[in-house]
Amino acid sequence: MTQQQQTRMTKQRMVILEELRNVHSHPTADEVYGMVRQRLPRISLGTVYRNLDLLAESGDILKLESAGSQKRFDGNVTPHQHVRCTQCGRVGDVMDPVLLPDISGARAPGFIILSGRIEFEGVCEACASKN
Amino acid sequence: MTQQQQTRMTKQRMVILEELRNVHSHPTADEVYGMVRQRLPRISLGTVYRNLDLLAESGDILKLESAGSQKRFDGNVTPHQHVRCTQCGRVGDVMDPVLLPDISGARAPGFIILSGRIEFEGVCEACASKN
DNA sequence: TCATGAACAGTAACCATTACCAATAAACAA
DNA sequence: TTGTTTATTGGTAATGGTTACTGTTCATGA
Ligand SMILES: [Mn+2]
Ligand SMILES: [Mn+2]
Ligand SMILES: [Zn+2]
Ligand SMILES: [Zn+2]
Repeated sequence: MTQQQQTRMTKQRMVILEELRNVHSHPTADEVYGMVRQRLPRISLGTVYRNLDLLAESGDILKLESAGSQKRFDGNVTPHQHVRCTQCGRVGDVMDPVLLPDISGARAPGFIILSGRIEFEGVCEACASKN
Repeated sequence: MTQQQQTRMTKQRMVILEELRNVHSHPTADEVYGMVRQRLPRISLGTVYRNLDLLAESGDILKLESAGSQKRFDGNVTPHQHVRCTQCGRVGDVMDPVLLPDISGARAPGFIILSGRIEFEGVCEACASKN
C-alpha cells in the first residue's frame, strides 16, 4: 500500500502562484524568479522551477512548451488559446471563441490522435515597431 | 556593397539531405547524426546542426519546433500536419486534407496574428503498447 | 510542543545547441 | 589541370535552460 505523498503549502509556492495569477504576460521561469524575488529575496531558482512543475502537475497553472525556446507559464487555466511571437518568443492570449479544430477525420499511421489545438503565430508590438 | 555569400554543396550537406528524405521519422539532430555517420563516420555533430539550420533556412527541409525538449526535422516539405506523442515526443504525419484553421476572426491584444496551425497530440504505437 | 519528512537554498551536473578556430576542400578562373 | 579564394569542416570549448543532489529548514498533524 503506497502512502499518498502529501503536499505542503509553503510560502514560496503560495507567492509563485499569486504572482502568476496577477500577470497576463506568460512569464518564463527566470521572469517568475524575478517577480517572486521582490517578495521573497532569498528564494532560489531551483525552488521556482520545482514549484512551477508541481503547480502545472496539479493543474493550478499551465506550462506552455515549445522546442527551441524556453517554457512559459500561465496562471489562467480557463480554456483559451495563445499566439507566439516568432521573433522574441513572447506569448499572448487570443481573445476569441475557442474554436476547437475538428479532428474526427484525422488519421496518422502509427499514432492514436487524442486532441488538436490551434497554435497561432505572429509578431508582438515590441518586435513590430523594431522593423 | 555587400557581396552575396554563396553556398557550396558539400558531401556532408548532400548526405544529410538524402538521409532526411529517406525517412518518415522526423528525427532529432542527434538521430540525424547517427544516420549520417553510417555513411560519413568522421562527420561532426556541429556540422549536422549547422547544415540542418542552413537546409531549413533555404526551405529544403522543415524544422519542427513543437513541444518537447529537442527540435525535429522533416525532409518532406509538401504541406502536411503533425501529431506528437505526449509520452515520448515522437512525431508522425497526419494523413488528411490539410484543414487550415480560420484565423480571420482571431484577435490578440498586443499581437499581430499571421498564421495558425493545428497541433495534434496523441500516443504512438510503441508507447500505447507499453501501457 | 514535538516528530516527521516535504520542501528549501545553494550548488553541481546535465543536455541540447552554438561559437570558435586552424585545417580542409568546393567552386571557379587561368 | 592547376592554383586561388574562402565557405565549410572537425574538434572542442562555451552557453543557456533546466534538473539533480544534499544538508538544513520549516509546514503539518499528533
Ligand atoms: Mn494565457
Ligand atoms: Mn512530416
Ligand atoms: Zn516579439
Ligand atoms: Zn510515444
